[in-house]
Amino acid sequence: MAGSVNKVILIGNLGADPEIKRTQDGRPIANLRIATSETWRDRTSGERKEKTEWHRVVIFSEGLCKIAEQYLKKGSKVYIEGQLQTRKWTDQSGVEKYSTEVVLQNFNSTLTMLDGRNSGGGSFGPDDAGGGFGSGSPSGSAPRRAAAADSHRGDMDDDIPF
Amino acid sequence: MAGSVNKVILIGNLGADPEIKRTQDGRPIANLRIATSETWRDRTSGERKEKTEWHRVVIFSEGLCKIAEQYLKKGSKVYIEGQLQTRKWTDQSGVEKYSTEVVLQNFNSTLTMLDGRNSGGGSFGPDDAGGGFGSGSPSGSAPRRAAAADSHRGDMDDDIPF
Amino acid sequence: MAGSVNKVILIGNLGADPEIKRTQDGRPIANLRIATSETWRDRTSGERKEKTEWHRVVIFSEGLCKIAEQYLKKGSKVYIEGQLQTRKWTDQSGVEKYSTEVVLQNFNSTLTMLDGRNSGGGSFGPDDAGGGFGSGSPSGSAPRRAAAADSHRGDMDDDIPF
Amino acid sequence: MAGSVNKVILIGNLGADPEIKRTQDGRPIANLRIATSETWRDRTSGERKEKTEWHRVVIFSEGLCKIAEQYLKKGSKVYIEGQLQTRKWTDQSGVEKYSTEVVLQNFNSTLTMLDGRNSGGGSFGPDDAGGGFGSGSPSGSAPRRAAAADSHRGDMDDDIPF
DNA sequence: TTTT
DNA sequence: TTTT
Repeated sequence: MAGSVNKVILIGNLGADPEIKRTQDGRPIANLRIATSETWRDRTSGERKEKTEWHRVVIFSEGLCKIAEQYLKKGSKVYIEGQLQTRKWTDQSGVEKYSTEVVLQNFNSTLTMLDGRNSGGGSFGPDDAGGGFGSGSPSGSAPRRAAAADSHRGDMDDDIPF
Repeated sequence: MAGSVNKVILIGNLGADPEIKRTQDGRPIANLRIATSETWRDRTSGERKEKTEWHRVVIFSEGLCKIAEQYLKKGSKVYIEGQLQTRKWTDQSGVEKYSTEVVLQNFNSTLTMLDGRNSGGGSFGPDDAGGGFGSGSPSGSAPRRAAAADSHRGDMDDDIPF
Repeated sequence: MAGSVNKVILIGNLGADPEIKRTQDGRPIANLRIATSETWRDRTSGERKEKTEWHRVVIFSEGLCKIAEQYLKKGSKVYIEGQLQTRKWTDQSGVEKYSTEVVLQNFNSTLTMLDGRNSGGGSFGPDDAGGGFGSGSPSGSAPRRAAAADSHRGDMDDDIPF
Repeated sequence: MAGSVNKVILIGNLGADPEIKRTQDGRPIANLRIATSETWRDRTSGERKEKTEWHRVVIFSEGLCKIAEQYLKKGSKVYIEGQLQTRKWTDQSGVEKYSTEVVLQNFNSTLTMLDGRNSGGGSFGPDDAGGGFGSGSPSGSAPRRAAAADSHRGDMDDDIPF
């Protein structure tokens, strides 16, 4: 549709190390599990409450996959900007299932590390290569960004088993 | 968790009129189906492509429910700001299902009409009453906003059948 | 600094037609004036109040400049996503002035028309060419997006007179 | 204007301790200086470049002021969500000046600490009181949020000297 | 399964 | 199921 926006912004921690897979033609896909949570004090009991929400984040950008692989691990705090996408799949017993994921793929996706632990964090767009912070190309670098720009974009509907 | 953010921003059109339900104790819940879509031209074929994504939006705020009921209908264009939430439920055959929804409930939720059709659009926070644009209290109105501030907040985990 | 985010999201109307200028080496720059406003009812007087805020939006992306030139005009409603930037300049009398602008330049910038008036709106990233909606390349189009990717990025600090 | 959005999202570090002032009638106002920066590698020279942007953040919410006062200091990393506002003022020599600030005031404002240093960070809406994390009321707490909800909203245009 |  |  013309004139629409689909944006998700999360700041949370990884519940596990990133899981990197490859499609048959070699493109990487990174899967992250990110927790966000809210805490509040119950009105009546006065108890401290907490509710954690788990998010499935899928990275289709080759550059961001490299960065996820190299710098993120269980516990890492990240800022991510992506879009909502729901996939339909059929499980072993033939039951139709839906999975809603936060996808980092297009030019408006961002992955930013908020930890000081791994060389201090950095901010990346979808096509940044992850050759270390020395040669890597954080957010704003034109040439690297332009390099391959979501070259998998046309495969968005591929039936990728993950 | 401390220091986390869970935010969804959508601009899209309603695929159907809002569906308003009530909990047993009378609190309203509005369900919206919102479509966002992207269009692009295929690299190789040159064809124009379009992909539409459907989002389930659930409004727990009484004020925003009223506004949805009064002003939104099939085709309405809206800006919404809410948060991601995944519910688990069991269908008739006993199969566990998950549904990920964009929830408008807390103080950071917003619903803004982008259509000129219904009195020109307006922007609302979660506790705005919907007594028409004349008496309604668009975004920024302190007193109305403070009135009932998500009084259902503590019921967030209720098992609401919708 | 590593790990930072600088993002502005506006939905508003143009107060005037876009003003397009060119740098000496021919790169286009579009300037937009966008109004956002809030309305509320005064707590005590019950009066309806409105406050309008005017924003200076500057587009350095060649593709988005074309789109602004072709499709936007006074009154157009737009969604824009850019970043805050403050420029220092000296006026004729030698007084130092500062101007804070919302800049659309890098890969995370977006311009989306929310009007039905001009062929119905569309969503664009920074490198979309504006050859009409037929040949234009809305948000998500990989090849066009990759084309020139902010080729002016290195000139960010140029002393552009506008 | 109906149907508008004015939102700024920043993640950055404080360049100095928060500066807390009070209006004549005792309301607190906190001023923060927040730096965001981008780094990139120059296309031609291959040099590593960095550009830092400084933002003026003004907090009108009493609860968020307390939190800023108690938990933020020079170097703190924060996530903030507010809105753009430009003030006009006249300096000592009678010259008209403009200052654009990110204002945290209304129900859609958020302040989240992203440091582990000060008791681990937390997320707050505009009306959270800052009586320590034990009694404080992080994002989502209905009763505290409802307490005074931007009771200074009507004074938005006060001529506050800061 | 994270984090505080 | 929307919208263009």
